Amino acid sequence: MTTVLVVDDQPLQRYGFRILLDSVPETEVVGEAAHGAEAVRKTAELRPDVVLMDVRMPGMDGIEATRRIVAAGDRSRVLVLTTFDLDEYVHAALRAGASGFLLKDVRPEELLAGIRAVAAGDAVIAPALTRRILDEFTRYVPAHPGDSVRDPRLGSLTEREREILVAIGRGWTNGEIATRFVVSESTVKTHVGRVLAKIGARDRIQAVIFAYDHGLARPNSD
Amino acid sequence: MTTVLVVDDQPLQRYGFRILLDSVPETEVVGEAAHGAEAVRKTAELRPDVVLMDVRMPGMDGIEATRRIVAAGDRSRVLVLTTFDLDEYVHAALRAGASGFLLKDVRPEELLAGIRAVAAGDAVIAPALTRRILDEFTRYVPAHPGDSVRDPRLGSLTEREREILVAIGRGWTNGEIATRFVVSESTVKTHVGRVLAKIGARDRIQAVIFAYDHGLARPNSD
DNA sequence: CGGCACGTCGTACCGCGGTACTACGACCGC
DNA sequence: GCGGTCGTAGTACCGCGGTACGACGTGCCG
Repeated sequence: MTTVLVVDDQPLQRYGFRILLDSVPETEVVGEAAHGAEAVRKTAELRPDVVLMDVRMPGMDGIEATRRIVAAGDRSRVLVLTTFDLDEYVHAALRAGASGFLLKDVRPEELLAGIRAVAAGDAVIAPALTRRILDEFTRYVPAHPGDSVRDPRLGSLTEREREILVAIGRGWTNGEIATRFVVSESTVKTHVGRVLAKIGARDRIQAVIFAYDHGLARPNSD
Repeated sequence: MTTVLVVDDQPLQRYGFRILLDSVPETEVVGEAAHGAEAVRKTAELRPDVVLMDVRMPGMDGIEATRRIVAAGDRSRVLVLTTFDLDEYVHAALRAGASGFLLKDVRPEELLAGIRAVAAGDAVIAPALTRRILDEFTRYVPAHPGDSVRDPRLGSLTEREREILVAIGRGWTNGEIATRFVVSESTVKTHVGRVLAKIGARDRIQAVIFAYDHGLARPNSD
């Protein structure tokens, strides 16, 4: 049994969701909220498995409410629903920590499937929006180290040299690398020199950039 | 009517898909392929709306085949299917240009819904995988101007210093920065020193990493 | 066996990078 | 006007990083 909190400023809309969700045995609407502030409060109070969140609401909107609910650290997952598929909403909602984003024209069974998935800790995005998410994904997310599209220069590196390159990418000095790898600094220098030559970098800074460009290092935005 | 090319090295698996897809009026299997090379050839020949692509196959795998099909520029969309949800597969498939990624334990109606969505130009990802995609999405995709959660250290930088930091992130030497900014190298050194102090970096390498971590520099994976 | 790739280590040299300190003009706000 | 910030610039110093050598042991392959 999945408990659901329905958040929407329109009573009729809430009624529709309640009828639908209570008509199947697996879900139960345990509460309703008409705006963001109420959603945050009732989520803390009722601890529903899933919060069905509308975006456009008077006062605190669904995005901000989502942010606060997620920040609160409760186990409630937020599934955002909207009538429009505006980019800003999708982005903002996902960055706010929503577990899903669906359009209100979703078919009932898909909504139920979505709620089920979100309650299970998975995530759902309306197919019409997934397209755009994917486009950005492939644009921005760095190549996985295991990807088959690799720079031939990477293949020319020996195992040890690749380790060295990763270490360089972490910003370690030759001395630090020597300590952690338990070898002499001369050895590290030799390796570094070979790495630079192979990847065509003039100094370790270029090597750091190379490492980021090729997925050997990844940004930590924390 | 959506035309589908089924690609899988196991005849029985292909048979199952054919039975399912031909049992509903909206889809029709127009061909089968047992490996990547055949998939590429038949896609060009049959021009199906959707290519149902298995990942693990002898010879050319589904990822490489996807890459070639997408590169060919035909209107065929590729929906990748796999038994395992290994990270590398998902990443590689999406980067290769796949329009979707589903697990083989998908329920028939979900597969049909997925094919429908992909044929319509949308995209689908199995909920169990969407979670991880989203996590990376929020990690890597830059925030829209407005909802950025930025490091306070960034705000402490002056405009000029931020420019300097970007230049450092590109791997430029002090001399190069001086030339491009048309100032003396001493000036650049002064700026660099201040930047390092403000962001808490011990050398320009740490600054490069900082730049990547905070979106002032971005990986170029080509 | 002989070669080769690889990883290890050393010495010597030089230049860029980073630090410390000082300094000056432009601009802004009190 | 006076203090603060900012961008500019210089000098002096030192150390890390990178290069150019040479060298040795191990393991693998033809």
